[in-house]
Amino acid sequence: MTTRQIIKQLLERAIKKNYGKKVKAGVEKPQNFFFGDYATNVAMMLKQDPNKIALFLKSPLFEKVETKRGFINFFLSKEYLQKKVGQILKQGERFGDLKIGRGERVNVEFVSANPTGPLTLGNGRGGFCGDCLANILERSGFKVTREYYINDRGKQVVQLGHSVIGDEESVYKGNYIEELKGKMKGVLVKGPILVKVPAQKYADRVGEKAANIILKEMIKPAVKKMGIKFDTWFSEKSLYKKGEIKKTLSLLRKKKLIYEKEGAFWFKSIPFGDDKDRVLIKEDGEETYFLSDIAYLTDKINRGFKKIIFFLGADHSGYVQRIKAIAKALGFPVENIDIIIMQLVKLFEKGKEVRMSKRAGIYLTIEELIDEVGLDVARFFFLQRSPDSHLNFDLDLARKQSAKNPVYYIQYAHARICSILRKSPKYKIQDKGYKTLSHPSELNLIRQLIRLPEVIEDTVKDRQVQRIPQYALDLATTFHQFYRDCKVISDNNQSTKERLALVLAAKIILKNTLSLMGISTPEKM
RNA sequence: GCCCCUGUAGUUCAACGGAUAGAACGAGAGACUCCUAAGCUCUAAAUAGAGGUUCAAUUCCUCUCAGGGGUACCA
Repeated sequence: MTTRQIIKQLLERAIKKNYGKKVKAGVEKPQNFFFGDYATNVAMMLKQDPNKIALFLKSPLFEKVETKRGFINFFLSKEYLQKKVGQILKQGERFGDLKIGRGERVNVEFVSANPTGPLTLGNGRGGFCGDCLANILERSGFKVTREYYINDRGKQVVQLGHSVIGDEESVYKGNYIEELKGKMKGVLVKGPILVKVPAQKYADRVGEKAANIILKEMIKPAVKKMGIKFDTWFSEKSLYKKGEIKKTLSLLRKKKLIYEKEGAFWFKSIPFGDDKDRVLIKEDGEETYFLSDIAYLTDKINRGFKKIIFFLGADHSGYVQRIKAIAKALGFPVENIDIIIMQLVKLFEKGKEVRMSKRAGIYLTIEELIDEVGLDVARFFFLQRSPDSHLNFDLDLARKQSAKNPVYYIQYAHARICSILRKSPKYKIQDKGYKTLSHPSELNLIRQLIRLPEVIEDTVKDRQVQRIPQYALDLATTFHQFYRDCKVISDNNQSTKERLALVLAAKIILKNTLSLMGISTPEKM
């Protein structure tokens, strides 16, 4: 249990016992250390005298409990903090793990870029955030599947085909199209007749082939470079091959959710909260992506996921209502669907906006960015920002500032620890004692260390991943201050021993935090 | 038109309805006889505007202004 949870429990029990009221007490870390390690506003909420409530809260956990302006402020005792060092060492990389997921299966879908071109900065943003959230969920006791949905059929594939053929219906531009032309020369030379398909199917066929190449040779390597491992690459086309589309149609018919109008088949999505009904099969007989989406969500549900999370770009914000409408129609609890909209990344060059477009062939790929600034910097850069922020990205600036990226500040703390450990005499690390750890900077460091599980807990609840880099920065600052104030290796045997234990604990937490973000932990810098 | 998101130091971003609005970069100043100076310490600098709800508003509501996205028998 986290320290915060323990305090919460103490508080809630005391209130129930003395006031006969069941409350959910809010316990938070105050912005200013002056107000203690944790604080609650519960007295104000209950309109009770905080001093009176404070009297009920006697525990060896606290050095003191104060009240100020209606708040109750908790100051953790030295003994409690010292004890925590041993606990961190004992739990090692499991420290910070929570059990709130209870083994529940979660599907996290992210990136899912169309296989019509390279992954862009926007895909990178969603990719890093999705991956980080997946890490966090895993450490919170969920069983996570990372999934990439490949839209490998439909209109954009045909358009890709035209682009590779280079006819007048060509849409996509860019170097990669030229490369594809080279790679597919064999197919292109033969033309529609020799490939033995009707002319109108030819672009489709070329597009499918091109999409495969893009997926295999551009997207998958880029994803690998991003440090992401998907458990499932789910093909839209496979829904057709497996007959899932037909099944979905008959299911919807059975539920009387389909009607015909103007030669097309429509899904009645308005009753489920959508703005308008949606077309499933167009007048020309072509199935829409929306039909696939229904089959796809059905498939996810059938695979046994209890929670389904999507990371989508803001250009897909219109999807939210539709996905929820599908879930409702399928009888899946909407509250277990979580759609995180990432606002778009705007590219700036020399202070001027460059409008990115795969169609126009203007874009910056995520691979190019990683090549320029490195993976750790790229990950940290995107993870720091709230999904809601409209991100302005200036490559020149990023390049210039990458050497000063705060991620190095954090990694530097880790490298410093490793350096100390390399120089340190060998002690057997004990998991008890630590009575000499009492310098304010030592205790502050412990205070910071034990926050990790709380940060993870908050992030699981609201999916605001930017909390993690923020915490990592705070942690590194606290460590650097400790480093300034407390020399670890000294003539004092006992102090050296205990400080080494503390440093080791800090290393564990730093590493756990950085690995949540998928950022490396160098031993030397 | 309707729907979603945003507006916070010079810049890029933080802040479950809470206390003195935090960082980083940039600007200015300082400290090393000592485990890595990619570090430490200090200074200046911000909630777009107007109302409202609340004991308490950057946060919630309404309006204004300024941006981004969506609103297809495209994906």
